[in-house]
Amino acid sequence: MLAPDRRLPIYLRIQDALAAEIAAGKWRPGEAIPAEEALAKRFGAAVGTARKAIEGLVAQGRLERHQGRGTFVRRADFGNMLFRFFRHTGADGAPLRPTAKLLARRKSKADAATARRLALPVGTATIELFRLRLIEGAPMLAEEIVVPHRRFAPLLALAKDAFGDLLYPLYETACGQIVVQAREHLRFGQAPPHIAKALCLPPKAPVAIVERTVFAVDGQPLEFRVSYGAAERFSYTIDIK
Amino acid sequence: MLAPDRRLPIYLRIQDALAAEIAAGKWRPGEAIPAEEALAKRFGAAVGTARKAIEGLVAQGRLERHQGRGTFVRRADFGNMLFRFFRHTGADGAPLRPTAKLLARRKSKADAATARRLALPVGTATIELFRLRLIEGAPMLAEEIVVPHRRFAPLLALAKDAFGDLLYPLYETACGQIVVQAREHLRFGQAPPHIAKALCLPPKAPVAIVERTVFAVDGQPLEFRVSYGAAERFSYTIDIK
DNA sequence: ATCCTTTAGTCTTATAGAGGACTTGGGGGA
DNA sequence: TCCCCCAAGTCCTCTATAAGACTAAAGGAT
Repeated sequence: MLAPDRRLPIYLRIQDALAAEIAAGKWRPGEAIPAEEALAKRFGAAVGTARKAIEGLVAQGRLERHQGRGTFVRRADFGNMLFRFFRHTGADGAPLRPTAKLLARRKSKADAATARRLALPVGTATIELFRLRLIEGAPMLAEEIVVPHRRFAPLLALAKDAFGDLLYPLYETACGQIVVQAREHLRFGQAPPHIAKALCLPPKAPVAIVERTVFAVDGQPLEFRVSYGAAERFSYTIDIK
Repeated sequence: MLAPDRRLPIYLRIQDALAAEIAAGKWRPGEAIPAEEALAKRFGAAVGTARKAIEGLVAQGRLERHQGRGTFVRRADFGNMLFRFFRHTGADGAPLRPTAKLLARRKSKADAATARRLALPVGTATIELFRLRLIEGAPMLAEEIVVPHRRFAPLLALAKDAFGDLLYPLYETACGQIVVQAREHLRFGQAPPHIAKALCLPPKAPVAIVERTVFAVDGQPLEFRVSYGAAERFSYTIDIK
């Protein structure tokens, strides 16, 4: 149960054991792990030692503690993803939730660029999605999405209207793929013709382009997507450390 | 000797007392502070409590511990300071290494907007900087920076060419202000005339605008800056969780 | 002179226990 | 029904003790 390397301090071995169990999904994100005392008993250590192990995982951002409530597996907070911050507040200033419409879906093979981004061999089977996100019926964001066929085969079987507004919950329920990390890259450019058309923008309109790669618990890339939105409406806030 | 607020936990009061002594220069950077046991005795607390206070200061980056040697006041190490708060990247996503040139510096008073952003009363003395950041000699970003005069008075006395490429290390060495957090706000807009001129862009050229507020350990705003960069060349990367 | 051993000082890890603070949920009173 | 209060569960603070690990410096052996 504990890491076998006896040279390591007990608290580190407990920490590794817990990290492995978290990664294995023993507790789902948002769920509480056992209390300090229970953990200590289970690992045959003092409470203070278990506590120190937990503190390490909290510092790593894998756990969250709340006094009086418990210690919880941290869920990735995608609340501050770039694409969410295209300005889409209603008249009252409250943020609006975009709806999504799947325009196209097809099987494909990874070209060199895609293969690199998804860490796959060139030519690996993939699934491509083209999606539109709308605010109050008005197109706001166009998204080109590609995922490896191996992990996401159920997406092809699904009815088109079974795709809801949010994709990541679908990944989890339909394909068992949990998104835990993301990297986004922002730049400004001109809209390609098919994007401009989908967004009802004039050709070559200035757009914000967000390229995103998301990763699974094992660190493997799960999805690569490029999102386009009108540059004037882009607005994003981020807290650093 | 201890902070007088008895509502705070002892370890926090010890931590504050030590932080104040460090800031006052009681020990020089690189010098060791007293041993855990000595500190505990001095503050009339248990060793474990003094230890927790020290851990807090280590986490803040003010102290450095070395097993068997002692606990030392951290010498400023700015090795990767650049990348901690600098998220502008090249087209390939790799971080850039800009140089900086200070174009203007002047004393000023906070208007309403500035006062709000720096959490100061309107009319408080401030220092404004206008700075250009260059890649291989080409202007890439223009920055308007404003800091409270109270904390940053030494900046006015400094020779203009004493401002290096990085401002935050200077804040730390010249003014004793440590930056620990930042908030950035991104949007897209048109370059004001003086910005366009500084960046060698046509008037009203499309630019990316980054508004940043940085905060000290005590959570107070230290600096507000607005950075402008040509939209076509702008590139920004972010990792989520 | 160089290398090894010893020793003191320091941080690190581990244990145990007591009381405090916070959150939640349920029972009782209005 | 609604609100207040209490109890249980949980993490937080603090204390006390002991042995291990690391570093630097002093002293001795080669």
